[in-house]
Amino acid sequence: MKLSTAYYLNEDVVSLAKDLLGKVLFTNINGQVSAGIIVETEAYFGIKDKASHAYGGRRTNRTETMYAEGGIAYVYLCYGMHHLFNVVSSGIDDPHAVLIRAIEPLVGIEFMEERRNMGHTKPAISSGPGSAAKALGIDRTFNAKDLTGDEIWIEDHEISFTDEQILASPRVGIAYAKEHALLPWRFFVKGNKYVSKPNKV
DNA sequence: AAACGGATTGGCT
DNA sequence: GCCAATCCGTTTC
Repeated sequence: MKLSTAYYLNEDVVSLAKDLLGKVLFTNINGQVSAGIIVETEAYFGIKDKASHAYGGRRTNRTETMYAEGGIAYVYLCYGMHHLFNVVSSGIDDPHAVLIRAIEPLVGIEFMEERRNMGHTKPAISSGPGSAAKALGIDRTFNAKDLTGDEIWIEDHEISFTDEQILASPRVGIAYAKEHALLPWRFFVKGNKYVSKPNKV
């Protein structure tokens, strides 16, 4: 059920991003368990990807997390207010990562509503990387946490999508990455209402 | 030591 | 649709 470290050592981060669709992301925060089906991801292709924080092999205090062996979380603060959650993959010193952009609530929905200050569940509760992380209670303290531990982990519930159900498009918000901005490394489930707004293919 | 700007969101027009 | 919010990692002085 729970994905093991071996799963995250996959060196092909683009395939991994696609494979993570349908997997179930769990958090356990002080006993409050919540989880959602991953319905939107983006691949960040290590040191060769201008959109990646690790582009060109840059190692800083922040990016060091991505250089570790696959199977841990990379969480950072964006725009001073949003925590973005990534899955670190591949081997040590190969800083690949998959950004989780949207989930479909599955377990502990009441906790998600509370964290998002929503009285009822609507798509915006976990649509978009900042919202999905907040719904699951993920913040900067989750950075570098082991994804095979008991605070945050991913399970395979044998939910799978056919190629017709999965769409690929350029990644969002990385225009600065120039020629790499057009690579179709964003994957999402066709027609799923929790997929974030920039829905164009 | 100080300035800059972003893998976004949501509230207002 | 447009634009302000908000803060810390990174770059620059």
